[in-house]
Amino acid sequence: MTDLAGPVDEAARALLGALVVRDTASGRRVARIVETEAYGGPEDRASHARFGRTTRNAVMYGPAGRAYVYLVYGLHHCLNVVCGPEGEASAVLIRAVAPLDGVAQMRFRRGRSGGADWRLGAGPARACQALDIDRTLDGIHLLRDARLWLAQPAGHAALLADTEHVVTGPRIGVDYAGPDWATRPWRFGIAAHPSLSRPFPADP
DNA sequence: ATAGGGATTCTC
DNA sequence: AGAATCCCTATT
Repeated sequence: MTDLAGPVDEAARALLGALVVRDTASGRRVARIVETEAYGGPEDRASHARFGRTTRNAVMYGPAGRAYVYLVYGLHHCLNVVCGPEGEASAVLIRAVAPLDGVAQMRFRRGRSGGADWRLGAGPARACQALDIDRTLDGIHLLRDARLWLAQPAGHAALLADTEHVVTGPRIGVDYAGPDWATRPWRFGIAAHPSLSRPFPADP
């Protein structure tokens, strides 16, 4: 698996193209990570760690490779991959995934508006909805747990195809963090991918 | 445009 | 203690 212990922005870039596998009683779902955002420690005014260690964000301070799952706006879940060395807070938010397998189950959980399969995981909360992720998975080992784990596409040395390249932009929804942190280009995506949550500035 | 919804953190 | 805030989505 990709090295997650280094700088969080590098980890966020490196996770693009990796697979998320979710096993439940109703079967297996697989999706490919196509968009991420890096979040740092207390110095990062956009991060959940900006107020230091709390009961909610404690897992961010743990070893790399754990899941940090939280509830946002009272109704949506977001999945993060904890990064960096143990004792330092950082995590990569999974902002969008492209469904690969188990799509029928993802569709079943959707609202009645329907939509193309590509959009089922387009957005941090939709990714969790598609993969049936909630806070019961907070803190699990994403390389060992039987319910949810990260994997590489079989038979691919590189996570990205030759035709794919990475675009960057400012993180979404973090204006409160002040200009320095709000504009930092810590959002990463596979350029022009149909499952992106929304366009990148450089990728119109 | 805005309702929807609840935990978390801040401010007395 | 009460109030404000929040890495969003679906619907109007």
